[in-house]
Amino acid sequence: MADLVYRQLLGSLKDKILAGEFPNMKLPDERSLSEQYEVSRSTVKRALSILADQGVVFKKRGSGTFINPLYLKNDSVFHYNNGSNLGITDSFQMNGRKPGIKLLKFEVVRPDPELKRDLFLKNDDFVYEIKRLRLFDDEPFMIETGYIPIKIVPELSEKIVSSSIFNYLQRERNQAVTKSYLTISAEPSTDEDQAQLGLTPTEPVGIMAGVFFLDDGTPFEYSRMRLHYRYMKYNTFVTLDD
Amino acid sequence: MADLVYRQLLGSLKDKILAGEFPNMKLPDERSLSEQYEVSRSTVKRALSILADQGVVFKKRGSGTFINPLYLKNDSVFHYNNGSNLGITDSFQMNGRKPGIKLLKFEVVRPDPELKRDLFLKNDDFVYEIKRLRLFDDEPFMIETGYIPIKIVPELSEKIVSSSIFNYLQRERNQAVTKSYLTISAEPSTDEDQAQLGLTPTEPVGIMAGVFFLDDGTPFEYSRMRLHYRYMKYNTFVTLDD
DNA sequence: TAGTGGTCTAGACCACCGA
DNA sequence: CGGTGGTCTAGACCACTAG
Repeated sequence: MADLVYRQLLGSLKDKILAGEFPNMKLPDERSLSEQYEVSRSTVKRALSILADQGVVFKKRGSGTFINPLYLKNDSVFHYNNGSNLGITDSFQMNGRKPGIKLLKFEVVRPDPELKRDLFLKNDDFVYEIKRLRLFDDEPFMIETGYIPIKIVPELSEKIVSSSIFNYLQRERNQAVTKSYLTISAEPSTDEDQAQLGLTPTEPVGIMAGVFFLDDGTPFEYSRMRLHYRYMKYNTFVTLDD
Repeated sequence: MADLVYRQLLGSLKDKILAGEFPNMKLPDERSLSEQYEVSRSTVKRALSILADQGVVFKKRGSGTFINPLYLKNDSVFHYNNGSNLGITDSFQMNGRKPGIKLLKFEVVRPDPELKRDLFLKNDDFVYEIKRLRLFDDEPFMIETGYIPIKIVPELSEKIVSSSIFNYLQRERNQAVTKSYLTISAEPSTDEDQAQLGLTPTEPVGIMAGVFFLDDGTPFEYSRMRLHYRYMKYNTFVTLDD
């Protein structure tokens, strides 16, 4: 995975940037990098484009490629680890707190039409419905309801489901969950939210809902997360042209 | 801008997807598209990659390229127009509603240390503080407080500020705002939120705060937006590997 | 004008999927 | 096995920036 040429270059450049090896905030030009690393310019462009998408650098035609000074400050609660991304909880900043899971529900159900479409299911496919309360140091912060096609992981058990499913997949099947399409919103808290997450009636929940995909593109899980509002902080770098 | 080959292809494919011209949720393979559109496969890959980055499609090696069903039911309020992105309001879905602005405050103030850092200001730089209520068809949906260095647009006036600043920049100076770092969160509504946005005490606001950059990378504005919670729906497609 | 990033082509080879 | 997307190369030409 990481032996791909553009990945190596990506990593090398990121390391050098973080190590402060470009004190003038400017990277070498693409043709020089192509020579230095002995790769084609296209591959250099690929690596640089990814860095630009990540907001690490920005490119100015006719001038060069520059480091984005703002890249350093990152206080997002929802973030991504490099490489070994295992499990949703790993996508949340933990600050040394111990993540926990309390299983609320574990059933096999028939998916409704919408879910069927979202997960590309056939007529007679069934899904697990998994409802879990997630905690940091015994403090609940999220109610998560997930739907996973049984045909993808027919061996799922209460035991597996009581810890990280993503971890399990990575460990046992060497399949990583690497993509997700999420909708972020907020709502007033329901009675259940208030009870489970320790909220007052005026305190809201943040909502993140959407589909997680396996590395190969297979839609793997539809998940609906209701977060204690103080735990929902999502950072995003956006480029506003298509 | 839009006469680039990969942009045309991108637009064409997006149109066809939205028009439902791929009822089996599968696009033609890359080599076929390359022939049909008489462009190289690399260009096809480029267009498809962008679609994949946007979460419109996902690709499965060995199988094909498939349409993301969640994209078709895209009801995001915050989204981006192709090409002519002008102004924040243009980034919100309007559905034929007329956007309006009510100016609440327009001052020149001394930035606090944090703001100074976020906008890369020097010690004696001042900023405009612009507080505006934004409406759809006379219905308020967002309280926006923005901070803009006076040195960037010393000619700012109440008149300009009462409509779209981004529009003004584009029109008068041909400078586009194309990038932003935003943090998305939620909070209980304050008394002011409730009064201005017509919320009950149990209804929250969505918060989007961060920096907007000019095309050349100059940090242009720090903005804090408090949205009526029903208007905050943010779609995001994430890849969890670096 | 020289240097930079942007676009595009043509083609090679690899890795994965499903019949 | 044939078909698919993934990676990479080599090189051409364009568009913008700066001195």
